[in-house]
Amino acid sequence: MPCARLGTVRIATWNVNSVLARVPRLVEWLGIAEPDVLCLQELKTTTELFPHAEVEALGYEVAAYGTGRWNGVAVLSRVGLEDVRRGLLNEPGFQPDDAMLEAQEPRAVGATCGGVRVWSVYVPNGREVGHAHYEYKLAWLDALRDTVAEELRPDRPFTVLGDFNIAPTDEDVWDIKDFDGMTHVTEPERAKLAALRELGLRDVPPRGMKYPTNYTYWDYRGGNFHKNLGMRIDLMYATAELADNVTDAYVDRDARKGKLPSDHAPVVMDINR
DNA sequence: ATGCCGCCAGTTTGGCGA
Repeated sequence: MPCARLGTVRIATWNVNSVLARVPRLVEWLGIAEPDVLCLQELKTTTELFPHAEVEALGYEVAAYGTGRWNGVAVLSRVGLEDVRRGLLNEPGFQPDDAMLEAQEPRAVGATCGGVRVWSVYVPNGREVGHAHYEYKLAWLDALRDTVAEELRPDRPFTVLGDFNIAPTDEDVWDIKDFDGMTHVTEPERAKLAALRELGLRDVPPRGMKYPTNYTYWDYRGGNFHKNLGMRIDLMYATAELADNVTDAYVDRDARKGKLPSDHAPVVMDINR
């Protein structure tokens, strides 16, 4: 299908920190922002228990992929949803200390929406530098790179959005001195983002709304949101054709306010097509 | 006031998030 309609397409990403806990806010936000495509992360529920009815009532088709707990991703689209692909090429799993077998986790789902190939990704956290989860994070990002390389076609706009759990630069955290020896800011993690750019993707940086910063995540603890102690870790990577036609990109920090928010804000880009 | 952690599975407390 070519583009479903001419004009602007709005594509967004949001780590909702439990889609079931966030149903009222998700429905509210879809009505306010009216994205054509929304990538979700951290569903914390299963594919079957995703709130399909509530979202479909607003005109969205859903490709959900989750097994519960600390994973789960989805693509919502009101401009068509085709060729759904769950998981990455040669995707590694994670082996907890108390488990015998490594288990693959639902952290990536792709679909074609109105002629744009869209992936929603939830990159592993990493926990601590040197931890097995950190090595898993780096290996998972290699699989993401390989999947992107396989999927890129000259004639197809492509974008991957989600919670990358990496701050691209020192400016993307409130104070780099507080991150000495921590995950999310290390050179090996940032090199994996560079590998995506080397494939031809570009970071589409959003504008902030209240402050010069464009953070997308603020820890629930310590009043971090109110002090603007945040991080930009939810990223939008797009092919040059798309990135060149972005008319606006922003962090909807209003969605981080109020009762029972996610700890992440939605990130939005408008693309002229 | 945006207003000081929340979610899930289940040892209804503890692990995880980042």
